[in-house]
Amino acid sequence: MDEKNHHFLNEETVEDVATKFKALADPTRVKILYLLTQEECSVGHIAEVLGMTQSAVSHQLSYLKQLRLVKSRRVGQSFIYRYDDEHVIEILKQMIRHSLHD
Amino acid sequence: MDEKNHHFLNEETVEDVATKFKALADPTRVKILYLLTQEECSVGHIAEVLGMTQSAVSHQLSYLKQLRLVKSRRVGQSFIYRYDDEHVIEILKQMIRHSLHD
DNA sequence: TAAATATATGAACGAATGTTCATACTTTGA
DNA sequence: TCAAAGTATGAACATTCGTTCATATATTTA
Repeated sequence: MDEKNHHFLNEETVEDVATKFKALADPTRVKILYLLTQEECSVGHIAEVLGMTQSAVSHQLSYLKQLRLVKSRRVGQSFIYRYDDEHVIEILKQMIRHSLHD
Repeated sequence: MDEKNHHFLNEETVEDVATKFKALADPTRVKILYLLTQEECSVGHIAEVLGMTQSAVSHQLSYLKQLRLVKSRRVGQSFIYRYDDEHVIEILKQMIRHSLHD
């Protein structure tokens, strides 16, 4: 029986952390977000660069937008997306460095 | 048409990054790993503290072990688990801080 | 205003996920 | 060596996920 004192996270925090990591837990979303670290992009540009359908990219962007990890603005017929959470982007970059370094 | 030069990640790196984030993308695993940041734990202790079945905890620990995020040693009838990837743990702590701070 | 372009969205589908249940494996103590 | 304790594991199940397809919405241009 361990008598040490533990620090516990409340359920809300745990859910929020897991939800944010889930946003980063898919190859497509990693590619999209990494692309957005380098430049703002339209949906069509992302689809072309990543070799995906417009629909698939749009669905993923909606998902990321709902989590406030990206935001968009209209420019003519296009929507230009950019990342909207510096901290999460920094964490993504860190994990990439980690993966490249071992 | 954008003429900027992009930096691309190779597919292997993208998959590895997404796989590691996936390990952090579940509330149960967040709780387990966060507990392991504070002390080494047996399977039964984790199950008791988190209010989960022994089987569910064991399955998740197998999953984390296969990714080399935790490792175990036998002590009598028990197996004691600890984390085995400092970088990933640091990233987990960062995300927790991020969630707590806004 | 009609056609073209860019994006969003809902339904549907197969694949992956997390838990439970039952049971097997391993070590310890009588 | 037999029973108990701790853990691992495989099958099954409901749920979630990511993509595709078809179509709707909104803006620009002729």
